[in-house]
Amino acid sequence: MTLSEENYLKTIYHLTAASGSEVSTNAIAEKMETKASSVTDMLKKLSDKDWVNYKKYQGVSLTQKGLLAAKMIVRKHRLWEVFLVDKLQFAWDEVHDVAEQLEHIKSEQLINRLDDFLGNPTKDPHGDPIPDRSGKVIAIEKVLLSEVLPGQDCQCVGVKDSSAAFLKYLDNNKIALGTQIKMLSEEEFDLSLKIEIEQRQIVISHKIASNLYVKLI
Amino acid sequence: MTLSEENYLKTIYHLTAASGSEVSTNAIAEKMETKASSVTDMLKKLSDKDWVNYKKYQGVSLTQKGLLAAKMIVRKHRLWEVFLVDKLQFAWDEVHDVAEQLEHIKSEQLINRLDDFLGNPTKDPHGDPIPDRSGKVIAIEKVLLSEVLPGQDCQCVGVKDSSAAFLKYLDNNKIALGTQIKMLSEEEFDLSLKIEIEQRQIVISHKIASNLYVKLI
DNA sequence: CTCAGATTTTTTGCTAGCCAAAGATACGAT
DNA sequence: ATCGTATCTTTGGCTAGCAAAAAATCTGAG
Repeated sequence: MTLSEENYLKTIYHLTAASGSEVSTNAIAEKMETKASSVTDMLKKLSDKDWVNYKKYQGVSLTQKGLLAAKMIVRKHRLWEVFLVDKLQFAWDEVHDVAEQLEHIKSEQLINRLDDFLGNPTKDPHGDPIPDRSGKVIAIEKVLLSEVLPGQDCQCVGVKDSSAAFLKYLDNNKIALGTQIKMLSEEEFDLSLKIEIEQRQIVISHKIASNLYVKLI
Repeated sequence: MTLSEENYLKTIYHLTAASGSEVSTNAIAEKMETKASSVTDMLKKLSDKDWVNYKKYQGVSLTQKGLLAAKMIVRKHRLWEVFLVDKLQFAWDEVHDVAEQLEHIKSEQLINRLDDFLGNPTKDPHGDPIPDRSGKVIAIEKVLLSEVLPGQDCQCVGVKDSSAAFLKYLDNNKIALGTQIKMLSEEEFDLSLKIEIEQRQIVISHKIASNLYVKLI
């Protein structure tokens, strides 16, 4: 499988997870910053090789084989992210680009030994689940902070947006995975939220809250 | 720089080190298992970009810029080999193919942090020197075992051939980096050598001895 | 010096991946 | 139902990388 094919499979996997159904040509083109015509080209190739189910004008979905392949790429990406953060002291906003490269290294032995070396982690530095070597993914129950009701206690477990800008904002505000958060109140006008973190009350925008996953406690 | 360009630079570097002078198109083609026509194509590109000095029919050599780039690729290759052996329990005959992939990952931060994580090693698992982050290479004094005189004590410090077959032979005969070897005698007929390793006398062929580097003690 | 053989370069043609433009299809509004 | 628009596919063409074959160049023996 070529590097380009792997990137398409991964993108389709993420878009499918987000939408729950078939993915459109344009959605793929936008996400990959390429043109729809290029996507159509590739979808035909992937379909010929039985990685995806593709019907003209109808969108695309992964086959069983394609789904497993995509999960293995995600597995590699997230394990490398753990390596970078846990072992090489990268910050969680610095790992994405390097992991994008490392995820294409082909060696089952390598990735399984890396998995063991890291202690078989189940989540990456952003809280996303790491598929195990058979492809199984253990999803964690999580809710967007923007949906939590006043008075509720919760704990930060993940981010929806993992851009460096957002992650740096969280660092600056001392919000990390595992941080306890108490929802205090919502401002009706702009949907901003007052929350309490470690005896500290702060106000965060709706945009921030709708990109932060928490679990209720 | 593309993956293909990196592989050419690395090959030219190794061939230059071995021959000491300009490298021929055919020598590169043979080493890379490709055709001379492909090599000529690439040499023109590399020359346009000022990585190599190239004159038609005259062979090729690295520019200052090309030499540094080649050393950085070798640095990455060897550091990843150390990682695979020291941290992931790979055997020294298993690391080459994976390191060939990992050497192309582009991130100066990654490679320098990996270097620190590994304790700034100066040699890879086969005894070859690792260029430091400025490109400096500390060559170790070494001699082929086939050139050692009878009665001489020495210590294994590297291999010339690092194929899996040769490395496995050394494993089977309990020869590793650091192993003490005493040269006993040479058989005139086939140049085979009798040596002593840890109170054990064995006979090795000339071919083996001429692929094993030692330092005299 | 000349020419045969070896080496190197050029030519030609293939595949992968990408894109612009043009044509085909789907779908909502009327 | 059909029209208009948004979306998707096809066509044709581009570049990079690779290789077989032909042409050019070099080299050494005589």
